[in-house]
Amino acid sequence: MPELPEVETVARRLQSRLPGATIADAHVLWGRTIAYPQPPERFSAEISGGVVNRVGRRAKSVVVYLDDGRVMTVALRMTGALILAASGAAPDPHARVVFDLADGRELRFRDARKFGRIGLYPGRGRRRVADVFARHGPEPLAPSFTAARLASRLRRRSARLKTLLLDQSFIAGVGNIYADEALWRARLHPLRRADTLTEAEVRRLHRAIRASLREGLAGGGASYRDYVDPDGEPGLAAERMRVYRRTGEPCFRCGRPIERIVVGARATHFCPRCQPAPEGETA
DNA sequence: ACGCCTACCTGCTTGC
DNA sequence: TGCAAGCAGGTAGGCG
Repeated sequence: MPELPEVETVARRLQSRLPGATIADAHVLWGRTIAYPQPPERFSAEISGGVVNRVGRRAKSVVVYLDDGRVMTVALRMTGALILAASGAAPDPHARVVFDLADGRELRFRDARKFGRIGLYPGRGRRRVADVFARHGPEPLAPSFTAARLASRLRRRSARLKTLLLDQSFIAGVGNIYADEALWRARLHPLRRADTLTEAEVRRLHRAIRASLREGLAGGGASYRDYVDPDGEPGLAAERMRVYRRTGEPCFRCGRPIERIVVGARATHFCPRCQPAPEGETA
């Protein structure tokens, strides 16, 4: 599932190939993909003629900055993918929005499960793009995301670590895969309460979050089923996971079988020896 | 603030 | 082999 490393990989690859391109037309094949503006025909009309200036990322969204200051956001959610296809490439049954570029290429938004959302916003004024991300927490790979900052945020919360790591208003970009990986690296149980962490544990968690995301990024993202980059290539990071989807397999640190529990309706993988259960928890 | 639920969706996997 | 149930999980919104 696309999380920060996957979305960042997509954004970087698009940044190397999209700036300067003119979006000649857009075909919306599944209307609900368009979050704003409505109706979708208006989106098509407004994006047409736009010229790509830069492609970046915020949280788990690909952000396309146009020359005129407007901004298109693409939230991939579960199965979304942005694919650059040559003109005349075979049609994709899961394409939800197709952007015709003036140079003949196509930028396709493919999304089997239709959870993905695309928006087109002014850079300033009403409905500006900043509002879209106003509720998101800090970017974990930004230099400003320090251990001290994480500590002060954790101190004020009593929720379980796993739940908090998935909360985009707490930290932006971490999803189920990297949450489990970060907690294993930090040797912290997913059910630990945030406000019970010692200073040393917070520092471990801070390093672990960043290391897990960086490793995912170095591998070009983790592909399990749907994730591919704009060239349709899968990433390599899934092969380096320490706990995610390794239920029953030996822990890389101590050899104990990895366990799977459900936290907040999400599959959660951890090592019962390296990540000791908090007081009062029998797991 | 927090946990828990439902809805949104489809396709792959599992079990009978 | 066929078919149905289970599962995957990011996010919004509602309730207590």
